[in-house]
Amino acid sequence: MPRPLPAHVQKATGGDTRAVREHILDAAYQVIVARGLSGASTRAIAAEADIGAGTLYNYFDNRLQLLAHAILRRIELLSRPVGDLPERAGKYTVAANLRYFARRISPTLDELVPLGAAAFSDPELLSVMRNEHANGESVHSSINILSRYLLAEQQLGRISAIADYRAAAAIVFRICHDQAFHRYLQGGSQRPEVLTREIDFVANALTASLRSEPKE
Amino acid sequence: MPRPLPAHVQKATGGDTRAVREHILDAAYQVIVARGLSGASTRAIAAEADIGAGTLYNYFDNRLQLLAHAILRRIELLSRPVGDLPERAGKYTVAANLRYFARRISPTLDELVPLGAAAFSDPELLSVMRNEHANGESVHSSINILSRYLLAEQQLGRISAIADYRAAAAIVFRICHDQAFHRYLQGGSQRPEVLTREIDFVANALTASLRSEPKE
Amino acid sequence: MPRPLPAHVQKATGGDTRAVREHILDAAYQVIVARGLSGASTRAIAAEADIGAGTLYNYFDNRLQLLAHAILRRIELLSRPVGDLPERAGKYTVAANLRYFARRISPTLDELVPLGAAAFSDPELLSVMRNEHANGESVHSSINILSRYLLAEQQLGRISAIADYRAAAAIVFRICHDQAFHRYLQGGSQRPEVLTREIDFVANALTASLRSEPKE
Amino acid sequence: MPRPLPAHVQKATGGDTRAVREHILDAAYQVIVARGLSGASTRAIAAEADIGAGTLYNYFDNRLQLLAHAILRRIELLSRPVGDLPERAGKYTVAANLRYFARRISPTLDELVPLGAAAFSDPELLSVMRNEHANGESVHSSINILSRYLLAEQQLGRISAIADYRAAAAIVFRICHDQAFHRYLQGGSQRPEVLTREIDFVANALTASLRSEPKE
DNA sequence: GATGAATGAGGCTTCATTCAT
DNA sequence: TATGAATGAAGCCTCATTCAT
Repeated sequence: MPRPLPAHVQKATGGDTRAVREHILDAAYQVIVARGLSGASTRAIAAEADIGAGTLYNYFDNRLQLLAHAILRRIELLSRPVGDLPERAGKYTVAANLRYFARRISPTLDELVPLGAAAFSDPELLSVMRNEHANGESVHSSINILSRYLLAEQQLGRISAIADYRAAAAIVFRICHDQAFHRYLQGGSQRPEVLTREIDFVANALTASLRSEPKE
Repeated sequence: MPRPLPAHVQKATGGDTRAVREHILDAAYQVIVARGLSGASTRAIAAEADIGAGTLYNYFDNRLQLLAHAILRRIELLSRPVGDLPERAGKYTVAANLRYFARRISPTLDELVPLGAAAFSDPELLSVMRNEHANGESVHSSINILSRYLLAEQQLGRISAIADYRAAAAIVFRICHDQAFHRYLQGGSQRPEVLTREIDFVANALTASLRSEPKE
Repeated sequence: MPRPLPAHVQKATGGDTRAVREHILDAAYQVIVARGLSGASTRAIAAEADIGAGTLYNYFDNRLQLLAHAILRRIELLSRPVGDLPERAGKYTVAANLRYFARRISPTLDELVPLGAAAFSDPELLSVMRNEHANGESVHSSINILSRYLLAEQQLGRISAIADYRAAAAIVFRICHDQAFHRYLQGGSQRPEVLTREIDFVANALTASLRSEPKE
Repeated sequence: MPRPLPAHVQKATGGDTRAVREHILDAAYQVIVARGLSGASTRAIAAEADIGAGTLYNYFDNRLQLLAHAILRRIELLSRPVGDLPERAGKYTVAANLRYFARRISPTLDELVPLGAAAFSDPELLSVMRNEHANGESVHSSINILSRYLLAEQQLGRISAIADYRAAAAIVFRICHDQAFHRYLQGGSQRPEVLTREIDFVANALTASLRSEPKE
């Protein structure tokens, strides 16, 4: 009965306890994505991880803890934001750069949104997650990247000196996030449609006074 | 033995089949809100509706159908958007009116967001919902209200003639929606915080050229 | 899936809810006797009762409640004490009557002892039983029967007027009970051995002064 | 990898195999008392003994054997009876000495009774215990002590020469034992209530003829 | 139509036991 | 020899669903 972990699990983890934990978390994530929270039974997760059903409990207290950690882990992995945006300050147009940001962050948000939504569709799970980890960081780090980029542009004189670049950053991120939300709600394969008009609106607002000034 | 529905259910519905259906859907919604999707068992719903457990199946094929309809019905009910906004065109400031919209729509979104999230957490449910009803209408109707309001303001000359008011409308709605999402994620009692800076950013953008033009 | 109760259960209970409950309790008792408390799994009980595993929960809150009621019910059934003892007052000898009592109550105690012991080997179960029902009545009712008998003998002048017949009654019952305890502990089929010497000791004590008085 | 036992276990046992066995048995007993038989899992016992879960199986065949030995060992330890009773022959009154015995043996019985009950609750365990060890010795050794004491009193002329002192000894022990049984059944903190009336009854019976004889 | 008892699949979790280290 | 991770059987319980009444 007590076999070592299956060969390929053994290989993937090297027998390291932390690696096995993460192997399980990844399996749990896969199941959540494929079958939803209510389909993420302990047995399904164990099967996906190719381990015994009881083995889960050597690594996690209970199903909820496991799910919470699986989601948090994935959120963390996904939260490496679009880091190279600030380097584009001064290059291309502001609108193009904002669209670049929107394009780059979309796949991440497409994955994050259902995860987050699933997470708080279950009050108990949400509560565990809140206890496990202060959320919301990913949101702010992305907005911060955007803010830094816009500040740089402002310092380069490419956007209005009086523009509220922080508000603009929040707007851009939020509409991206919201669009991901709706994209998921509407159904699988949506045209990416990068919110061109909305982003252009923001970009125009940021650069508006500049375009009028040269006139003088 | 065929008993009639309990007295007060009978009274509330008049015995009309459609009314009984809606009575059940409302009960289901209450249970979803109170105990989450996973807590919305058929028994709990029947108890909330004060009818027999088996009676549900005289009105719905199965639990999933029932839940999907309950959510869709509520979404529909909530989608009566902020109808009096267009009447405010020409009155107050544009920024104030947009903030008014944000304030008015917040409670609705606060209720809508967890419903959407619930839908996300179960792929099967989501699929049923997608099949039952083309979504996204509520979104567009709210955005349309906003658009009509902004168009009116544009016609009154209170916002720039060249401003993309549709984009602005979409932005305002989406950041409201997204904020509701985060409000829920962060936990129950959040300061309402009406996105003042972001809304002002949009309002400024809409009115920007007006303020500079009179100068000339 | 939802069949009516199996034919013979149906027949035995007439479909009466209370009868089904008692049918289940009896099945539970049989399982406890055969396999012990730890072997009295819900499934084993359901199988013994020839009903579905889930059906138990239409009649009892949980396993512990079920077991507690099963034991209490049996104790109640067994607690009809040796009712005809008082009628023997004046007939035969006191010692013979006490031995008669011991013989008659032995099988009952043999069944009661392991039940009681099993009951309080599990702290949780014991607690449930205490909440369900004030115990100890059977003990007292048996002692009371004995007491009434001895009192009658005393009034007939067959035992000493000053003898503490209540103490004697308690002694006789207790040694019977204790013997049942040890009989069970030692193993199945023990010689009944009705505590002749101990009972004679008590009988002698009760009649002692009588035998000396005639001397005078 | 073969590690030595934890330091303090090592120290307590000197590494002697038999000592380690007994260390484990004592731990098992503690767990049984604290959490009941059903709570005495191998893991709980290993934890209480501060050894590895697998280590148990180097000392015992299986859980049942371990539990049976734990109970038997404790019964043996407890069976050092009230040894100083015979020395009291000739001193105090017989009744007082019997009450002294009852008082002294009570705590022991209070501990013994739940152990016996635990054994009763599991037929398998009881069977193992029966096979492991011929029981009933403790009972007899206590009764023997009582017998020897009463014999001494008889030889001192303090009790009737014709009294069946063995029966009296058995009675006194059994009512003590039975009372412990009921004390436990009724709930934790019972008034000790030393069976005064019953013991006095026995004492009177033993001394009855003495009191009447001198009269003559 | 209305009901709710009956059902077994399936969910979460615990546990005795083994064996590679 | 000591260990503890791995395991699946088994335990308790919930639940959607059906159907006799």
